[in-house]
Amino acid sequence: MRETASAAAKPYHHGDLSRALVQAARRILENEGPAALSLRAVAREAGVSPAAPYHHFKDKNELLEAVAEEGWEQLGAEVAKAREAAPNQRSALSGIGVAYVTFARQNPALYRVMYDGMRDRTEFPEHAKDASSGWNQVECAIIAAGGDPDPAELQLATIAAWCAAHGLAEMASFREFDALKESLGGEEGFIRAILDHLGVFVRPGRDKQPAV
Amino acid sequence: MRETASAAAKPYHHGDLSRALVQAARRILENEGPAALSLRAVAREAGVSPAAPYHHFKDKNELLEAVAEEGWEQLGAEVAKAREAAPNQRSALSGIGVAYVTFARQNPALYRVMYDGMRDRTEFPEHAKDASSGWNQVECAIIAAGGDPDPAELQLATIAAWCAAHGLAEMASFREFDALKESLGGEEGFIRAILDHLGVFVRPGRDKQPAV
DNA sequence: TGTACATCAGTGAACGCGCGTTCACTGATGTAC
DNA sequence: TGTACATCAGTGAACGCGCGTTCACTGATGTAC
Repeated sequence: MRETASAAAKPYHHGDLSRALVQAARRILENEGPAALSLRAVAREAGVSPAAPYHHFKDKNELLEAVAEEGWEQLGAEVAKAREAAPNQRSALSGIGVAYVTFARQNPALYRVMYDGMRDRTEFPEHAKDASSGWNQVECAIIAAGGDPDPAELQLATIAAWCAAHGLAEMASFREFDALKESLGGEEGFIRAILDHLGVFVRPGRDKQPAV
Repeated sequence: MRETASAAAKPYHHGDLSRALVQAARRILENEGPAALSLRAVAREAGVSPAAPYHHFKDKNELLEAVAEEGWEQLGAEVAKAREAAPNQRSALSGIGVAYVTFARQNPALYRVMYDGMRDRTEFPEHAKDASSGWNQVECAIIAAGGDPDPAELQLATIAAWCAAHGLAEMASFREFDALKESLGGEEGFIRAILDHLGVFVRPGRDKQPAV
């Protein structure tokens, strides 16, 4: 029951409390879920008094936003990794979709905080405009896949892809689908099959044929 | 500042408090949003003491479930209406999709309560198994559209359709899409375009062609 | 038809709780001279 | 190199709040005889 060495050596000033708070928040999310994520709990988890966070964040909401933003950054990084790993530009979109849904499935509580932040807004969050954002990368991948869409088509295709991935991220957890997953070669096969079915990822250019 | 006639005539026993509480909850959701939905607030809104709900619901969660269930029933009814209004079975799926997303867009706080209830579960809720449930109706519509899918294909197509609709329901609120909506003939045109792009609703049988 | 009594569906006061936030404070750090 | 002092980043106690839930109660209702 002794203190750990690091706790014993704990200095009065933390040094990087801002970052530590975000990490503490993520630990709570992972271990106890979104309902347990109070400012006080985060301070407790970080080993600091309940007032300390106020030197780094205006209020609870600002801390939550920082947590969400880190989540979006990480998602963007996962998407980038998937893009780079894709054997060709046509399959890049498919890989992005799988990476997106996999991230959401592996960090369900964090994903919920990320999306709760969006549900309260009518404006797209700032980070979505970064070049490294998931949103931007989907747009780039659609362009690279060669559909040569005009701006409206591009936006529509991006929204559609995003809807498919987000919808699946929130639907993939049900046990009723276990047998189907099994038959499709596991979680990833399942994700891929649904996204393929929804078409956006594998056939980005299909709307370019003249209608009728 | 007098009491209304109905309040003056208010009897000691309510008569149908169970239903009244659910309606009160929905009023709160509509006017103040999901964050304001406490048991006490519901009792207050229904004009009853904070202890009264406990004669009808085991705890807060049971009341919330009742609210969500009413939402799912109403969604099922909207979907049924859309199915009946469809000129033919091929377009029925398209109509269902629009009805689903429109319902979610018109009852955003209720939709959130409905889905929050699902996010906490790994089993599909009971009501989804009812014949009148939205889920079941999507399955029926896919079958009726003539794809003649085997059970696995049917489940996959239903999940895909559901993901598309749910994803869009949560994405359609951003102002950044206003210009695109305008160009597509308003909210409904936008919904239809995204769902069309995702393919499930307009071309349910497309996977039946032999591959390669 | 009347009456005794069980049951049902309310009341309102109280419980403890954890929360977000504020406050006066203090220890540590950095900088000007 | 030392020293005075401003600033930064913590502490811990306290604030009021609304919450979910429980409790002993009481008024209204329904039923057996």
